Amino acid sequence: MSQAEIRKRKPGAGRKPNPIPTKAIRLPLPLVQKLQELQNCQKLDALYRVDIGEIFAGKVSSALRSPLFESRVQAGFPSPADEFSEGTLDLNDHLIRHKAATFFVRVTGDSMKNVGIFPGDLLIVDRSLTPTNGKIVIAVLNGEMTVKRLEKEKNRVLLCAENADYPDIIVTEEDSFSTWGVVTNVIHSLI
Amino acid sequence: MSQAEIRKRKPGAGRKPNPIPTKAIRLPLPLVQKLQELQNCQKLDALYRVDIGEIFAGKVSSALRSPLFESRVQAGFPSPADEFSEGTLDLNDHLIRHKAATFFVRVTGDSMKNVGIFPGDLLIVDRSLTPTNGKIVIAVLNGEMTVKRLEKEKNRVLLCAENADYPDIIVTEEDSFSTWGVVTNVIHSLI
DNA sequence: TTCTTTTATATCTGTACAGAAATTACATAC
DNA sequence: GTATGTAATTTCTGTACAGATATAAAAGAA
Repeated sequence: MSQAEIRKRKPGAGRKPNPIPTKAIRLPLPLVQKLQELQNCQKLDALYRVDIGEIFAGKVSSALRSPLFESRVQAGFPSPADEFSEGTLDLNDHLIRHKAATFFVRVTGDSMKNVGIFPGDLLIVDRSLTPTNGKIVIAVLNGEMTVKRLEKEKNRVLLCAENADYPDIIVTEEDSFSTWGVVTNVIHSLI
Repeated sequence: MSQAEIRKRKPGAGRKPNPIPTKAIRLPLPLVQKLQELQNCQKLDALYRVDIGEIFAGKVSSALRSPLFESRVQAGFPSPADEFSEGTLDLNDHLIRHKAATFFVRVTGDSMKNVGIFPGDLLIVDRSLTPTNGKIVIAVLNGEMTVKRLEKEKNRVLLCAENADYPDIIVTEEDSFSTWGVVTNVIHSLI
């Protein structure tokens, strides 16, 4: 065998570069452990690719109750507002069923405007609910976090937008896909 | 100098161990950059003290407001990381500015669906805000309570629906008319 | 004395590097 | 032909380690 043959016999061989490069850094041990747990769940990449906005944790406390008018306000033609039974309502109690499993996400994009989810809205997400067919879920598809309606067909899974301008997404075997929780409420600011 | 003296002349000297040990790990570069930004803001430790991992995993930490980092949240540049570092969100605090002046009402009818107000939604209404032009208000017209957009023209007042199927209402001199407050938020349930 | 500088430790920390993993080409068997 | 195994090649990745940093004792200065 000639020198040249020995030197370059398999051009193009070799491990392919990672799509996302990595870097070794030193971090506090507790944080390292948490990050590694997320890595095990394949949820780490969603951390830095959030197209959805910031994530909050919910603190449930301060029994601040405001009056609730149980009678309904007509958004249609006005009708006699007869019975108003006054009560009080704590928003935390009312909106958060599973305190330990609930988190908040802020929305960007208008792909769900038909169900009343607009950019800037705050979503209340319950992780303890099972993402059944038709539910609005927080999904992580190939590292991208989005809010979509989950459609489970017999052979495939769809992530459907609620806006004609956006196509439905078909989840294939090759995709990395998981759900983070079911959206229970949308808080939309009008100010 | 004797061997023993050379070997141990300053017992107790040496750098003290870190209160929180660290570990070198390899992470995706974009995440590394995000973490380093937080580190520059001295907000990194808040990440794991607040159980941020659980937040990402979808759980809510129960109000871990340590006075330590509340003092650190001093006047800096406002950034999403601020909300991060607290890691908690109280819906009452977040949604109710004037506690004594706020009440809730529930919606029927879909005349306001274009602004994301659907039947069954819960409205948060602040009575202390002045119902200026263009605001969504709770209005009482001839004893009937409705939610509409307020349009003040020079000679007349309109109550406008946000749905093409509904006509605008012109408030005349003969009508008994008052507003009860300005709608600040809509809470829309998806379950 | 008291303060400052030097020296000896002890631990921390960024990163270079050895070995692991991934990928292609080639050889061999059937 | 094609399936399987082996070698070559390239990049990735955990971690060991050299140098940086922090600390306390000892020495020196005032």
